[in-house]
Amino acid sequence: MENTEVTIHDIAAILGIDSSTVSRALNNSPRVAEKTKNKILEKANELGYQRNHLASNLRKNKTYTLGVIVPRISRDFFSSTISGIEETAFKAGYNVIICQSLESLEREENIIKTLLSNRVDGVLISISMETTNYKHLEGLKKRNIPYVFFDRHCNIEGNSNVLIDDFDAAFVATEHLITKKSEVIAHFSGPQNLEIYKNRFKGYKAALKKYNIPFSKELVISSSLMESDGEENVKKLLTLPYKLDGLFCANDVVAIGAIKYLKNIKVEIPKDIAIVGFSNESISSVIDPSLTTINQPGLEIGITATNLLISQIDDKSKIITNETIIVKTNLIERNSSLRVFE
Amino acid sequence: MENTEVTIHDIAAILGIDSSTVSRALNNSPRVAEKTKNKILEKANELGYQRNHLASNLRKNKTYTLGVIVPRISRDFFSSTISGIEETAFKAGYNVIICQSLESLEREENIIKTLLSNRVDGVLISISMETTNYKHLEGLKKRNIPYVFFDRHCNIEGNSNVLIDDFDAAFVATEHLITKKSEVIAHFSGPQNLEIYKNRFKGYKAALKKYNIPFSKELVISSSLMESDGEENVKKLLTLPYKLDGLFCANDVVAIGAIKYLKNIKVEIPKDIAIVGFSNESISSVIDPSLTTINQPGLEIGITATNLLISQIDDKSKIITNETIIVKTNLIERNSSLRVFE
DNA sequence: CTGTTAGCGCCTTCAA
DNA sequence: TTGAAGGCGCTAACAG
Repeated sequence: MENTEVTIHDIAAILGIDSSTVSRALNNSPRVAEKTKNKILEKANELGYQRNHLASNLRKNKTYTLGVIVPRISRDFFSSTISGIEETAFKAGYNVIICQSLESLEREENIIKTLLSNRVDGVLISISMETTNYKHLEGLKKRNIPYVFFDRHCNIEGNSNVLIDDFDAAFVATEHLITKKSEVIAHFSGPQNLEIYKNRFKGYKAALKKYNIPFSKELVISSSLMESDGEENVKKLLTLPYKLDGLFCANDVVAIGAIKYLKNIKVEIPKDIAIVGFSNESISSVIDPSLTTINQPGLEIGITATNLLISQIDDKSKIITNETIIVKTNLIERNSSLRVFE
Repeated sequence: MENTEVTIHDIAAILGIDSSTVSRALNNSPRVAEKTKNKILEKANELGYQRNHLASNLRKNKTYTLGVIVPRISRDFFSSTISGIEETAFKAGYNVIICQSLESLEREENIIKTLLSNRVDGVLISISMETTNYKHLEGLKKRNIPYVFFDRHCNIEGNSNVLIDDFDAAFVATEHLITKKSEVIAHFSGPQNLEIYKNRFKGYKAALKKYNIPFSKELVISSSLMESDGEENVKKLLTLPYKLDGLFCANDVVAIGAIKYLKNIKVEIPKDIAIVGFSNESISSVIDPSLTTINQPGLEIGITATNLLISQIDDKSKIITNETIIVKTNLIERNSSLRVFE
């Protein structure tokens, strides 16, 4: 009762032919007579045969499995991305092992080892907050296993990336505030070892510069992307001797924390708040109708990254082509009737 | 350069011993001399050996892989659950193959086949909206592969489930509205072939009954859980000759759609809206401060379900024990200052 | 078109 | 304590 799995040998024995013929038939090889093929498929179906991928993959030295590493699955952006990854991979006949680094470099290193042991054919990765060295990725490179960064990437040569244009998105967001007659605009930033937050910061500064608005270091508050940071950041902000009229928040979770706290203490939302980081338009729009957001298309990023990775797996010569695909974002403006900080 | 993976044979050859000894050492068998074991481990480390799980699993007829089937990964509740599943599985040395049925029975059937081919050791499943027969699960049963339902289960004997108490949650939510002096309470329901929505509906009716409030069929509107349904439902509701003063919505996505639309047409939110289905407290609270929600602890459900499944894998005799674990929910009441429908 | 043979890398008896 | 041998289920030469 335990090990009653049907094998090609069972089918072969019943039909009085060789297992290799059965194998060929099941792989739809042209080198089998149509008649025997039908006979085999029929019998396989009858017996409920299911190919043992373990064995097949071992033999072919390919697993049809992709590794995916994200900081945290339950983050809205990443869950959208994973959704796209899973769907695209599934269609192409790949499975996906999803792992969360939980923002820990150590975990990220262990995950890479696990993925290596599982002989994944490729890896999609969005690095953790702690990741500043990339030694653990060398194992992949050495083994010629392609990997593609999405969103949180490393700014080093020879990698493939699927990103949004963080600089531009931040620039547009900040400019939007400025054209709404905001002059004192705070920026809730993210960890500066992550390129995306560096670039969002740069975009913010560039927009200020364009409109000759002085940049104040104190108005930039970094954090570790927790919701509680939103509250903390607002508290800090309120102690400063500025008359704020705008806020550009580079991360959705922090933004949620901030808005929640603002509502709580009955300080109304600024003239306008621009936020980069909301991937799920449907939720962000409902959170506050006065919110202007940058829509980060998680699904599309997932799909694009997966297709790129699979193309590299299929044709390893593409790995060396260090390619960066930029997925479009768009700024979604909403009615901004609410006032703030004044 | 291609296939440079280090194998136990490589290690054995270098050390002039047999591969079986190496295997034993790497599996920390007591049947190897401490001295040789150290020598082997050292060399393995030096060469960057990574066990080939494919081969190992093929031999052991175990994959250390769990299959997970959810309707849609990007749904907040499911992404939280997956987060818990992944974490628990990872700790126990299991990988997870995550698949989305996208609410399609046909896809669900195909997924089961894929999981069988991948020889998963167990399956966690939350069924699709279309799933009314369970033939496809018989493949698992026949093969003695344990499976655990979470949230969306089947009301049939001999299964293991990890659920919330939907009846009770709905009862409490409706009662909450009633004690807030609501009498005409609408109910946005879900597909009635899913037990959870049946039970939420029952809970709603039971609460009305307890307080001698007449039940009106027209006030119950079912849907297919899309955000657009929220809008549609509200439209339908507004054509009815009732003076509504409460709404119990059994699904978060529908609720979001409803609230969005209400805000849009400037019809204010009811005295209070109770929603069952928000797993992510942090988002739901920020969506509208007047919202009362039932917190569905996705993370905990994921952890609990995974632990249960693994215990069944480790001890197959537990499979027959048809066990249902109820994870606690809690009603989160918020300041309900807003008015509505009046 | 089909069968024979030989592994993929690992683990597990069985002997020594 | 170690080695030898065989096989998990499948596939890919190579013959025939």
